[in-house]
Amino acid sequence: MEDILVKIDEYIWQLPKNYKGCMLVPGRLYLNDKLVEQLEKEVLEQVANVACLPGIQKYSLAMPDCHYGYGFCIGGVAAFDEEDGVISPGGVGFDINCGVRLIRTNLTREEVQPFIKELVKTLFRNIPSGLGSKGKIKLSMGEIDDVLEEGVYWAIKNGYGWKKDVKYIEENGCIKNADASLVSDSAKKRGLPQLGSLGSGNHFLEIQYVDEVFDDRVAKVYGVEKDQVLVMIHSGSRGLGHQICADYLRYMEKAARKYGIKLPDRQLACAPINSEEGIRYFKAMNCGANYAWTNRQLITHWVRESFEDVLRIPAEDLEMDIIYDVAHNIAKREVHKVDGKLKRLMVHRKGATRSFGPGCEDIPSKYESVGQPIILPGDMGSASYLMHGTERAMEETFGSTAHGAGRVLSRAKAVKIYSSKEIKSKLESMGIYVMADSKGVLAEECPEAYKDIDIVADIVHNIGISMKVCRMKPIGVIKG
DNA sequence: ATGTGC
Repeated sequence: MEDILVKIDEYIWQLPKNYKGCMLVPGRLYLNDKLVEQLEKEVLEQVANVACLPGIQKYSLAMPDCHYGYGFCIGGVAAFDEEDGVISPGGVGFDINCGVRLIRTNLTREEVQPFIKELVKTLFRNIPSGLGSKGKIKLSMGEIDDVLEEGVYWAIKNGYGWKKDVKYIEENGCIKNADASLVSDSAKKRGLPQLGSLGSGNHFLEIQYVDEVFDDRVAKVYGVEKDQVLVMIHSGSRGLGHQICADYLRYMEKAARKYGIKLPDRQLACAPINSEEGIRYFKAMNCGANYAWTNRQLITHWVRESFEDVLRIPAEDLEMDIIYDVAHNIAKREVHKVDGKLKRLMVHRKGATRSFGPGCEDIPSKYESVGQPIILPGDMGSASYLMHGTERAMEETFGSTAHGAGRVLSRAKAVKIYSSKEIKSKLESMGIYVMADSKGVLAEECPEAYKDIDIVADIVHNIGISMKVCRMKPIGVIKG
């Protein structure tokens, strides 16, 4: 790999434009020396392929947690000019608005620890999880259209959460330009029973405590301190987003042919941003995004109820405000500086998190002085990070950073090496109480299957595209 | 990630 990539800086590697004839811009990968050695050849190809798509700006980017994905690598960021660029479902991913929400409590680790087993059991009972899991909400086809277009406002209106919640969600939990008439009935039918469910795979709910604070000033602004208990929710748009992606991939293959777009890989099917096809996908994808935010909102509501029940705290005494909620699979219209000029772009983040710095629009006013919060979940045995957005990210990565640990072992390989039983008892010996819906998921998601989150956080911190605020460790985990 | 396939 080192003979292809050019080292620009300690953690910045360039994939030259001449690597592939069709590349319009170079690739840029943010990795340390060890991750460069381990880099999959397929990821390099995917970074190069994305660099061939019309209208791409500056670089085809890959974050330190990058790994092989559908068309675009996971951990990939690509921005396309609205005038002559494309939008691609493969650049968003199947799980539209897969993302993470972090909730703070006014409880310490010592206060929660005695209740941890009961708390995890109660959360497990109250929040449906697992493959094909169904929520507790009874929705009609008419109502799901409201969810897709109103997002979290629908949830609040129906009693799931607090009015102020929307202030601390990317896009206020309701992205504009969502048109439910562009989502197929089959996608809606899949989404109907699943609203308010965790899902499976790497989706989880964790009770964590703040293990170490790196930046007191920013931690104070975000309302976190050492030993405080936080709750992290990692979930997405379930079968609905998956179906939207599948529907539009087929549609985009035809569109790519119609507009004469040469695809280095069929999985990069796309259409011009302002074509009918491009706009339709954008409006359908936004529905998937609103569904995912609503999904995390309903889960939040049941998390609050569960804490009140188990800890026997009256609702008015329990503070469980949202710190922030980030999307890490999405394409967004944003304005960024390119060669000194402001340009309207479609920024694709697939397994990458927005990292808007201080003073940026679209971040909560409370956080304006320090930049937006970024949530970086690790694997269940280690840690997660809360970081903040930076000016450097605005200049370097279209305001983007990593999204988590990223896999190093495939699910199949992980299951061959480890058993769920041994993982559960190992975690318990570390003081982490785990409940999982399916038998195999703990082995699939074992700590050894992931990159070291400390290293991913160190790399993005050292490059300066997001900065460490604090590290959290899990004490209770729920897995799909 | 996913009613784990075209």
